[in-house]
Amino acid sequence: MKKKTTIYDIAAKLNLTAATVSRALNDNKKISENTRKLVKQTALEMNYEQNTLARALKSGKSFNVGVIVPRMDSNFFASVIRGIEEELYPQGYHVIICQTHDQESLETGNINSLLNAQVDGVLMSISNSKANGKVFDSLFQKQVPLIFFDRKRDMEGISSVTIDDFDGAYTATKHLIDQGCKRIVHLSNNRSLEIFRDRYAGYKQALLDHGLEFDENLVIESASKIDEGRRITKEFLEMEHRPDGIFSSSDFTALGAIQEIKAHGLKIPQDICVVGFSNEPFTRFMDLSISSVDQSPIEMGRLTAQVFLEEVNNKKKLKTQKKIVLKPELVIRKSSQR
Amino acid sequence: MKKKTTIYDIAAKLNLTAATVSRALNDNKKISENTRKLVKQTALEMNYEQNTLARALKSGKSFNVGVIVPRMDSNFFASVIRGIEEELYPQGYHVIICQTHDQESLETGNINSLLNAQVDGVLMSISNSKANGKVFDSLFQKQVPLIFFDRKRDMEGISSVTIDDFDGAYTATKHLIDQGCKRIVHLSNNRSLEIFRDRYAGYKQALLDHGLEFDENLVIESASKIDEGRRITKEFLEMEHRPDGIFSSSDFTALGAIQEIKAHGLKIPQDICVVGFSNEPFTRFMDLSISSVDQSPIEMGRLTAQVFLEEVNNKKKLKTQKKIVLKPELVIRKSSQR
DNA sequence: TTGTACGCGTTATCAT
DNA sequence: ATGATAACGCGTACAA
Repeated sequence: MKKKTTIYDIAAKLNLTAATVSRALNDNKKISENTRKLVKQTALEMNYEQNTLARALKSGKSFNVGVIVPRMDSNFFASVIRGIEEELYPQGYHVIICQTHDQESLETGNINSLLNAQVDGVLMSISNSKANGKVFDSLFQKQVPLIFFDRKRDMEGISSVTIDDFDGAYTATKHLIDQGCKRIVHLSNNRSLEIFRDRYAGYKQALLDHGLEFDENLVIESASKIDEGRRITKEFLEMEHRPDGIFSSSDFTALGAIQEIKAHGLKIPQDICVVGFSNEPFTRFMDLSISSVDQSPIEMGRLTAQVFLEEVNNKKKLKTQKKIVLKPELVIRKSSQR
Repeated sequence: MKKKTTIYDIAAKLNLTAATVSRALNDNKKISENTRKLVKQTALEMNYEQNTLARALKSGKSFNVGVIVPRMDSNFFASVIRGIEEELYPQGYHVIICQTHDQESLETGNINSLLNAQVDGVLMSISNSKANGKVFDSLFQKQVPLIFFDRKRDMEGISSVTIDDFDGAYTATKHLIDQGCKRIVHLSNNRSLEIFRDRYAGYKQALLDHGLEFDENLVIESASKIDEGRRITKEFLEMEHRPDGIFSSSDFTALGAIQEIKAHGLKIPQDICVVGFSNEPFTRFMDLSISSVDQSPIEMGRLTAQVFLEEVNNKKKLKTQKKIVLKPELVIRKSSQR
């Protein structure tokens, strides 16, 4: 049982030709019912398994797709990937996961790497839109479908699956206003990314729509890290007019903010209300559970995969660019419920 | 720029033969320095890129390795994978990640899937050792290197990278004893897995070595989930002699235990000390930070990858089975420091 | 040092 | 309905 059995082996055994066997196995119409059954039967007996590599070489399809995320040890991305897998595995695809760790060089490197592995498509969440578009050109030229999820860049002809970040931010901010907050800080993030620009815009609009003053000084940008949340919060807690609400575009900075607020001896939600973004699991199981905006990541993954499948199966037709936008859901917990 | 350029194209352009081009590109010794440079130069100009699939078909190597984990949205596994990637990417390998979600059927399915994708090796952390070994047989027959990390099964000739779970458990339990705990509960997990058997054994030995009674009733087995931790803890909090220490083989059950203890109005660490296992990030950033045993996951990943590389490069020689055991480190935090 | 010729396992295009 | 043959792109033993 050392060598794998090929279609030649089974052809020899049946006094047939490899071509016939191939056809029978692939349910070609022009093959007799008899031989089809016979072939499939003996294929089973001989433990035949299709050589993916050979098929790939012949067809130009590798049945691998690349997924690029900033990192995968966040529940959000891990869940998106899970959704993608659920949709793709049954179709015989495999998923190659790459992480960029928010480094532009890795982003470029990963795409080239995947291209080199001859993936049939790339599903990605970009880390940085300042990156020049050259990398995407190579995907374009090779006709490799590219689909963005969550963190996209607006590109002609490229599909994407995102959530309505504006709406999520607007709802969260309005919720804070409803709780009586008058001076609401926004912990933002790299606004070269659409999602953070949109959350910023939603926050701003909610303030304006409800007669609150918008103050640029109450918006602070940082990385999505606990420590950053602490550092920033420390600053504005020492302001003259102390804020009484925080809308953070990240659960991690929200957590940092909460820690710092407590360290200052202030009460949540009595003194300050806090809402985060992403609905990471820990927001639920903290003693002081954290309100957050859920992004239905599994659904997002599934949809992304579906869009990919459509594109890859329609290659002949015109590329139908699709922009799917999901509706986020605010989950209200202790950190903002007075 | 539609078709990819092949070695034939560049051979034609230079009035050479594809074979020569192939050799030049692969730095074959028996090629003149001139043509080597010339070939490489024009290859660059013509945007040549090697067809991985063809090379794979010819050489039998796909330069893909499969990594199978129970789940990847735990920091531990995500970090191990990161370590693996750091080691493997520079060598031109890609990583295909599969999750079993602790389901045996998925474990089998994933292996077959990976085999079908013709991976050059499988690095895995098993979810369940009751599974029959048939799946592994197919790996064996196909000479595909298999390496276990963290959750292994003892198999002849198979290498593994693990931590010394006995030691970790022993140290953690001794720490609890040092804090004055007299009646220590062990929240265990599926003991068909070595790691949980070893942690159990380490706990037991620590008790015996320090003159404490070992009571089987204080050991409870459950899944690594917060809710399970709560449920179990509720039970023993109502015991006659209430325990005053908990050593949990999972950070998640430890967290559940802590929640339940607080719900009962008891104080940590005054009334009960708690130590978890894995050093998940949340153990550090909880208000009541949780003591835990660190498993240096990135290091574990790197070592696993290294062992794989050794095996795959030594195929001719005898398989040198390697069992690497890392030393865990107890991180003491508020939940157990009196 | 370079060319020739073949095989890797499939599938597609001719025939028959 | 089935067979013969070529082709996918690369690497390599053998020849020259």
